[in-house]
Amino acid sequence: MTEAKGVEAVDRALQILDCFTPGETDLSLAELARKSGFYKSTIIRLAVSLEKFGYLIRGDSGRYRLGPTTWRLGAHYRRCFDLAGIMRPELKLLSDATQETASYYVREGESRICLFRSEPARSIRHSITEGASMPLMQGASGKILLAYSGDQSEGDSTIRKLGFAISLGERDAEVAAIAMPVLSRGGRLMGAIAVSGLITRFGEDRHPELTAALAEAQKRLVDQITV
Amino acid sequence: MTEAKGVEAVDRALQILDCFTPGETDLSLAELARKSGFYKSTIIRLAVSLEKFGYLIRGDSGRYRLGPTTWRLGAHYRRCFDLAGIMRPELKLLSDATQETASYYVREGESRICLFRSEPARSIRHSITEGASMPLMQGASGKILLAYSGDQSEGDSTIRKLGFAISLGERDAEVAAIAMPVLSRGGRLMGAIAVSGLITRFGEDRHPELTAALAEAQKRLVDQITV
DNA sequence: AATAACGTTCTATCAGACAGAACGTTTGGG
DNA sequence: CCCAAACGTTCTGTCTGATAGAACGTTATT
Repeated sequence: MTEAKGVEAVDRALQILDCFTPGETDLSLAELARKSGFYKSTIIRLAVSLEKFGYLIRGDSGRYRLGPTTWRLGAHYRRCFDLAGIMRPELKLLSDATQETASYYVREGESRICLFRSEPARSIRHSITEGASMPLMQGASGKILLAYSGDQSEGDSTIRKLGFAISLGERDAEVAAIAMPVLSRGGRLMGAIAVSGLITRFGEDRHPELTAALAEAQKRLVDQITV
Repeated sequence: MTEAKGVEAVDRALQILDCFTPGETDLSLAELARKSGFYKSTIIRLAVSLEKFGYLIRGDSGRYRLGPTTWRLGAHYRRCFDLAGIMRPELKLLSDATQETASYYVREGESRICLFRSEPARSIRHSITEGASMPLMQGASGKILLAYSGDQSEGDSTIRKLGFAISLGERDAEVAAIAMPVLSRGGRLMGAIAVSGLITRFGEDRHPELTAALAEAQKRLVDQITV
């Protein structure tokens, strides 16, 4: 089976970016031509696109250097890694502490996506698939994502006041959940953490314990997430 | 005058990367199609190129996320900025201390490029253009770049032993220079710093003062450069 | 002053990119 | 369990765009 073909012009453009090896702050057109093997006229056209999107900057002297978009994308990439590296251990702790499933959601339009989850060792537990998409309108984390997303409805102000949301059998009759928001230092909503499990284990008598564990995890996350 | 045209396919590819906004760790093909407005078949081909060069990674679930090359380029970009932010003040200090021109060079094949320089206030001074390319074989900084680049020649071991190099009227009959290497913490050559000026001001009696000032700048640079 | 190297502009040719259809697979709802 | 919707994959005709490379103007070097 032949390997799927990319787009030659894109290959070329990215090869131009690859010419910037460690130790080189900037490169002239001629240097790029030597390193990449492309014609100068080809490079100039490709460079127009790369400049337009901020991947390259052309100085007064005509020399090219990497532009700020490379930093922005790199920071974004790193942030995704950091989130996983931070979130997974925290969800593990939360799951261990409560003996329930701990999970993290982000809003995607009118859905919520489970990015990470840690399930407890016990046999009867709420199984969730990472990457799974669920309705925003159902579930405790959905309520949190709605309440803190800027949508202004009366019910949401109650949730903001409480600082957490509860759902009992909304999406699945046997599942209950409690969720809290994860905010960046600037107060912007990043996602929601939740504990969930068999509804019979989520009686009111157990709420304080669960909300306390969530609050602790929430606090630790805020401390670790640098945005 | 019409604006220079880039390459449409490259524009598209970079627009796909732009779809990864803060808060989104990964995106499905359909999500990319919605966000970018491109057809899925178009995206798939463009994504093959982006994956090939490490700008995107496609997970088992088919979702795309930013790849490690974004980090590598971003780190490279940042490093260039850091270097300017660190180097310029240091060259200024060095120039003020010695009342001579202070400059920083990197090796580019068989040339050396002056990346940064600071000229003293005095009227008679060695003028250098940032970005200027000069022969590697001439000048004190050229000797340093050769000696520390891994080229193994006998003369170079003398320079390594001394830790500095001197040139008297090699490239310009009226100009003398003294240079030292700038090494990363790992010992890798990053470039050379030099002071240069009118040859009559570079008598042997003045060498200790100049080499001391260079050594101080070198030391401060090592402290600040984190590689 | 002459030459070399660089950056810029132009364009004929043809190969490649795209739009969009068709299809198979997966997911979600009744 | 079945059906519909959404997703991802593959294919291809058309036409447009990208490239190679020449030509030219500018700058730098000798």
